[in-house]
Order: sequence, then structure tokens, then C-alpha cells
Amino acid sequence: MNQLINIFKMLSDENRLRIIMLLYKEELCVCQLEGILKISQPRISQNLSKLRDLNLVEDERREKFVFYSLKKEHKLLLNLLENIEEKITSYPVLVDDLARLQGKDSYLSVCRGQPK
Amino acid sequence: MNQLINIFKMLSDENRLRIIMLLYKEELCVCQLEGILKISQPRISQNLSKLRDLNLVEDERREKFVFYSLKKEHKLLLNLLENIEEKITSYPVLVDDLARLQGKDSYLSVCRGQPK
DNA sequence: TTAGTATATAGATATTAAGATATGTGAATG
DNA sequence: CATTCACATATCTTAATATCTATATACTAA
Repeated sequence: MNQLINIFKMLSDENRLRIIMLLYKEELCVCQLEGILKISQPRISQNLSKLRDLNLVEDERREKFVFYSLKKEHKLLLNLLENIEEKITSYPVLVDDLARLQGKDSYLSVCRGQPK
Repeated sequence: MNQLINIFKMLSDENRLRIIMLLYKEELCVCQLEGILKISQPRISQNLSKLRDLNLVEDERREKFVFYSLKKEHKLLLNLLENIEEKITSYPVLVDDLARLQGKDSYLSVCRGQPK
């Protein structure tokens, strides 16, 4: 029961829901999430850390980057995300995120520097 | 998006999840919920009130009792509950609730009185 | 009207969680 | 081997949430 409750807790924060939805599509590093979501790096890391604690995501270092991916063993969660995706047009924020997901590579290594 | 987030918030509290699951099966009055869940009446009423605010349940007074039922228009929620129900044996608390649901009538009018 | 039962709400408190800023860590690079 | 870059964590503040006790309302029945 707690795992179930915890999954809902994770989904009930907008930042985390957006992160989860992106990771549902493909693995990403913190840097890319920062660029796509336009959320501060510590907030992203903290949320990823909660998701990791609950065994909902896993991370893998590759050179400088740490890539996160959604674990595929929670069928209820996967089904839920599938349902959300089917109605994605009801959620413009998510639509926009997925649009920016296309440019994910542009956020590698460049997250922090170039504004101004 | 907010409606989505709010649904997850509602599900991320054990008391509410149990209430929702029972109402998913059939309509019940506060008194019956109190008997089945063994949770204090104000807590149940408060949670029902939140669910009502979010348009997830509706209430109907019948004589002394106020019966609550789950609104069937949130397909994502319904699908989710269906998934939970399919794996209900993973959640003993919910199994027990559904068992006590069978004796729902014994909780009408008798909620408060008879222990001792 | 009074009393009793079913439910709702209020007020106070406590717990939990979110958010920002600052700093720490560890791998890669020069 | 010192610096830089990507990421993690700590701390502090503030805002949400949950929960209890007490009380209010609404209906029913005498």
C-alpha cells in the first residue's frame, strides 16, 4: 500500500510529474531536464533523488553526465502515464515539455552558460 | 493539469484512497464509511468535503443520511481504480475494507452506540 | 418544542513538504 | 594537481496538510 501511496505522492507535484513524463519518453541527464523544464538544478536533483529513493528511476553516469531513466517495473505507473499521454492535449504544459524534448541535445553542456 | 495533480493529491492519502476505493464499489453514507474504515467521523467528513470540492464525488441526502458516490466522469481515475482493483491482493488494507463492505448495513444508525 | 442522531465545520496544533540559496563532491581536463 | 563542470546535498524559510477536540447544523421523532 505504501508504494502505491508514494507513487501518487510523487505524481502530485507538478515538477515531478513533468520530470516523470519526460523520463517516460526517454532517458535524460539533469542538465537536459534543467533546459527543458526551466527549473533550477537543485530542485530537479532533489526531486530525482526522491524518485530514486522510491525506486521509480535509476541513474547511470556516463562521462560528465548522470542519466536518469524511468524503471519499467511499475506497471500501474506505466499504465497511468500511458493514459495521460493519450490525453496529452489536455495538458499544455506537458505538450510544451515534449516539444522542447526534441531539442534535448542543445541542453547538453550548455545549460548554465549562455544567457545574457 | 491542476485537475490531474489534484486527483493524485487525493489518492496520496491513505484514508482518502480507502474512501475512494469503497465509493468506487458503491455509494455509502458517512456513517457506513465510519464503520467500515474505523476512522473518526470528522476525518471522513473532511476528506469527503475535499473530494466534493474537486468534483470527484457527489452527495445526496436521504432522510438522516448523506450518501456519497463517486462521479464517473473522470476516466483516468476510473481506469486507475480498476487497475488497483485488479491487483487488490497486493493491498491487504483494501481487501479488508471490501470485506467489511459486505456488512455495510450493520453500520447504519448504529455507528456510534454499541461498543463497551 | 425538545431530544437525539447524522453530518459538517471551526479552531488549534503538529507534521510534512516545497522552495531558495549556498556549499559540497567527484569526475574530467588542462 | 588545481580548476571546471555536472550534479548532489544541507540549511533555512515558508506554505500545505493532517488531525484532534469542540461545536454547529439539519433532520427525525417524541
